[in-house]
Amino acid sequence: MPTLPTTAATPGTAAGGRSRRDPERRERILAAAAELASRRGFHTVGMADIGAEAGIVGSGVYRHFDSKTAILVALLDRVMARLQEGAGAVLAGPGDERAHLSALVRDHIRVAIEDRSVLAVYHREVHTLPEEDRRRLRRLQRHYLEDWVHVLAPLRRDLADGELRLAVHAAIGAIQSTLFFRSGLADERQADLLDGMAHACLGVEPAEAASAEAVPGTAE
Amino acid sequence: MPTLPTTAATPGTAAGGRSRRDPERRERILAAAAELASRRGFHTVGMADIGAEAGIVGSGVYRHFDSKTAILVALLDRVMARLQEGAGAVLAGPGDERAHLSALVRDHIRVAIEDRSVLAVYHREVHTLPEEDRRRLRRLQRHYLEDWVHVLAPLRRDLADGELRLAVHAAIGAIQSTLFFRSGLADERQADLLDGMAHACLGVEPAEAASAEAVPGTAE
DNA sequence: CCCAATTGTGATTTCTGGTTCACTCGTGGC
DNA sequence: GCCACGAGTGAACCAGAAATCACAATTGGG
Repeated sequence: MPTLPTTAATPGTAAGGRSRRDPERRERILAAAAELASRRGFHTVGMADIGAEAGIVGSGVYRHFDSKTAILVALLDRVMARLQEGAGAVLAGPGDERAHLSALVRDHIRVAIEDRSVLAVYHREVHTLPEEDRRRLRRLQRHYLEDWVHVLAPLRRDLADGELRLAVHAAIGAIQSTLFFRSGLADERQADLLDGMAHACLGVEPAEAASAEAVPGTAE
Repeated sequence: MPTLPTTAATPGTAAGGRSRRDPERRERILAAAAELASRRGFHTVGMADIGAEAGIVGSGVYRHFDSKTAILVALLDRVMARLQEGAGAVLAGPGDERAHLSALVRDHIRVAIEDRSVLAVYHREVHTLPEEDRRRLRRLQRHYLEDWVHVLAPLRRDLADGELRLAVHAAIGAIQSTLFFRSGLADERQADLLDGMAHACLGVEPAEAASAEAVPGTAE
């Protein structure tokens, strides 16, 4: 694999060709991998398992992905992309820092709830990736975090740089705690509570929810 | 550690025999495994790596542990034990709920900082364990959490049961966020900040630190 | 000082699981 | 309807790593 523009390592989806049989097999595989990996850990699930969950046999997965880790990479790339898209949209939108920060929190919570399993896998498996992919993802992650820090800084002039970072990590840690256990709570209630606690970590009062409009793509 | 029903699967350290050569080889192995696993993930480190880091060859590790997963289990058992010992000591001590809760927070932070790598490994690898061990550890974890909930409940009458649990998880999540990145902060400062944020998640003002006396074993 | 039990070593074995391959099946375009 | 290519299958392959084993080295005790 020469230049490798990062994500293009997928044989099947290459050209705009006629997709046949189950046209969303690829998605199924990703979903299967995410679900299984979040439950039993990525390395403990075999290609056979993933295939089975996606409705085909183990070796059939190679029609869609070059390798097992390619699946993982695709998965993690996707969540990371979703997170930073969200952040980008928030920061591009209107509002002051308070509003932006609250929107960032809301969006992260949304991802944590909607893409629960994938985010969980991300959190547990980034550091098992091969050097190159790990670096790339970590860089994106750092950028994402920087967005938070950048918005938080003017609101917490009392905190030094490292302290801001710690606060952001803690807030996200609080949010993501929900990835690792099942509260029986309704999504709405859960989101509200997490929102409150994340803000509490950041030491910032939540801005009045600019709600859906601030975060494009929430239309359901 | 008296009877030790679960962990007793260790050939070497069995009888009160004369331990030879390096008498703390076993400890070295555990430390090595914890460090390596926390950095690269448990399944990506080989017995050879662990052995090397502990000063012997890969196969030599089997003199001290029956299997690779036995190492992991020993590791995780140990952290869990340490956590619940701490909690036990706190709850047995004097003070009202506020004091107890704050002491629980403090103790967890202490473990997170002192046993950083092992706790990180716990968080990432519990669910990869074989059924039996996983169940056992999860049960202990549940008990530990129950201690927190039990103390928090009277302080947050406004929260239902599931909500209390969520809050506790979030608080611990905030604390443990420190396991996964390097803030350059001094331990003291870091601990104080985490303390504040954990309390913020719980929605409880930190009790005036009963400090070292409340948590035996802090004497350094 | 030699014995015996234990710890460490290097080579060997075993086995799991990812990957490859030759082949079949289904489908969309001509 | 035929053809070509993408998708799926099952068997075989293979690497890498965990586990085993026979042997050497170390050390405390009689």
